[in-house]
Order: sequence, then C-alpha cells, then structure tokens
Amino acid sequence: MARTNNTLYAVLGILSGGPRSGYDIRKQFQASLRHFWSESYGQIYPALKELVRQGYAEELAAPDNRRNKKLYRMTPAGDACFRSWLSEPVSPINYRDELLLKVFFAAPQDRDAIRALFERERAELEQAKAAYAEQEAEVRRQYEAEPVPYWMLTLRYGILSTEARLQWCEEALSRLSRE
Amino acid sequence: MARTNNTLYAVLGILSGGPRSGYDIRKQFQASLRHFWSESYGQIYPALKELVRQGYAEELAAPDNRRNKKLYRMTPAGDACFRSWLSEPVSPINYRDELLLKVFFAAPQDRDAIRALFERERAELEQAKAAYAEQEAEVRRQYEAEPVPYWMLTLRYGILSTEARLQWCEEALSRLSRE
DNA sequence: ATACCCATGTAAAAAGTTACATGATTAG
DNA sequence: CTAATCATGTAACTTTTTACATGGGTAT
Repeated sequence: MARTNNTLYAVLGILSGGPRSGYDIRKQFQASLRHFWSESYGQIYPALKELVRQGYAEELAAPDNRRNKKLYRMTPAGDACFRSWLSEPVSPINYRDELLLKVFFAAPQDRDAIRALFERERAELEQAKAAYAEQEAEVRRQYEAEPVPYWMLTLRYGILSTEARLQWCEEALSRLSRE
Repeated sequence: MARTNNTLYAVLGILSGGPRSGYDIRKQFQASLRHFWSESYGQIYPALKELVRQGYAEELAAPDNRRNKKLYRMTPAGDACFRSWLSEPVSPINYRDELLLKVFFAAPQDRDAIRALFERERAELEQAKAAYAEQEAEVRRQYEAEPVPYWMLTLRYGILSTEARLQWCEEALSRLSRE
C-alpha cells in the first residue's frame, strides 16, 4: 500500500464496520468523524476504486439494488492491512490554525478585530461543547452499565480539547478587556 | 487577492515584522510558528513572487548583499490587505488527527497497539509541555514587568491544548489498563 | 409536478510536499 | 580542506477541494 495515504485507511476503517457505498461512507464521515476527519466525494470514489484494485475491498453484487447503489466490502487482506496500519506510529501532522495565525500577527491597532474573532470562536465552541455533551449522554443511555466502545474516547477528546480552547478564549478576552 | 490563500497572508504576516528573505521566512516559521503553522520553500518562494506581482511586497535592493540574499519588504498596500484579512472571520478548518482516526476504529483486539500509540503520544506531549514552559519563562524574563505581546497568547494556547491532550492520553491509558 | 434527497462519478483547479540542482560562505 | 549552513529556486508529484453532470426515488 502507498506511503501513508490516509484516505485509503480512513475508507478502509469505515468498511471495517460492514459493507458500505461511497455515499454511505461520506455520510458516516459527516455524522461521526467530522470533528477529526473528513473526506469529500472526490476522494472517496477514487479511493474505493483503488482499494478494489489492490485487493483490499470488493464490490458486492448488491441484492437491495433498488437505487443502483454499489456496496463495497472489506476483504481479509484489507483487514490485515488495516490492522497493521493501526499499530504503526502516527505520522507527524501538519496542524494549521488560522485563528492562531491571526493572533500571532495582531498588533495593538487590531485589538477590536481580534476581540471579535475570539468572541465568535467562543460562541462556536460553546455550541460544540453542548453538542458533545448531548452526544455523550445519548451514548451512555444506549450502553447503560455496559462498557462503552473505544470510539467514545474520541468524543472525550472532543470535550477536553473544546474546553481547553474555550478557556483560552476566555483568558484572551479578559486580557483584551483589561487593556 | 485570491479566495483565501492563507500562504500569502502567512508570508505577508512575517513581512509585517520587517524585511525578510525567503530563507528568513522559512526559519521564522520553524522557530516561532511551527506549532500552528508552517510553510515549505516550495510555497514560500512562489508566494513572494506572487506578492510582488500583486503589489503587496517589493524586492529590496539589498545593501548587505554579501550572500546574494533577496530581501522583501511589505508595501503599504500589503499592510492594508493584511489588516483587512486579520479582521475577517476565520474560515472553517479541515482538522485531521490520525491518532483519533486510529482510536475511532480500534477494536478490542487492537488494545496493545492502541496503548502503545497513547504512550508514545504522552511522551511527546510531555516533551512539548516542558518546551512550552521553558519558552514562556524566557519570554517573561525578557519582558519583565511589561505587558507581554499578543503573540504570547499563542504560547498559552500551546500549553492549554497540550495539557488537555495529555490528560486525555492519561485517561485513555488508565481505561485501557482497567480492561 | 416539483422539490428534495439518494447516488455515482469526474475534471479542473488549488494547495502542499519532496527531492533535487546549484552555489556561496563560514567554522573547525 | 571539508563539512555544515546559508540561500534561492523549480519540477514532479501527491493530496484535496470544488464544481459540475447525470439520473433515480420519494414525499407533498
């Protein structure tokens, strides 16, 4: 498999949950992973083609083919490849944060503009936090006393990182007010 | 100026601190911004050319031209353009986090692999945290009782977000041990 | 009927990395 | 003298987004 084409692994990961169409995959990225990963159709359909070419997925002759939907299923080779990727160390990410870029270059003359940026950010983070809390409550209801699945950790990360960024916004705003 | 070509603004931002060469710009990305932004030579040199073409920067006939270094200076138009970009709302980022992707798809069979990923991440975060703390101490020494510059906020964000992610790793590791 | 999802796909453009070529200068 | 660093740049490649084309199905 290619160097580290994460798109292929991300799609493979979704297929590890059962057969899916390109459209299904896109929906799942939007519904469950959008806070830390997403792929557009322009990536997904070619990735599926490539996975088939490499023998990591296969097209299912769809029985429920009413809406000429093409279902893909992971092959055993695909599963092996995916598990092997999972154990490899993550490659360093190139994190880019436009808000931090603006804050970094802001001068005293930009104070009001910067304050507005922080206020907008704070509002968005508060919304995100509420959404996470609701999602968490729902998952807990769903699993009752059972151990929740691993992926709940990604939700937990969403909460912790959102709270940290929120705290940062608040500190920044109070500093901007003092001056 | 183009849609939202952040590279142009990032380079312009660095030029707002005074004339620089492409090489200087790269060094500054590495030294001060690498935690939230970076650009490669393959972006920087074309960006400088483009900024000159659009009248936002100009090449200085360098007096210290010993090492045939090309210095670029921001023009007044460039400054206006930059300040205007600064006040615009940040565009939504496509955040991608490979560790979260792996955690999301991990199954019970992958437990040891996932534990190793978290341990490695924790070690890296602890190093980063120490580096941030040292950097902060140095800046405080430098500014003594004076108000520190805005960009210190980016350092503060580094600390808060690193601590949050570290806490997450620790929670995850203790959960993985319990099972 | 008409609007809105479902569903697949591609072309073109934009963004970004990597690897290389080239040569000057400086420190040991 | 030699290795490291300074310094500019480009070509090829990979990755990603955006916008479009196309058409079936479903609900009002």
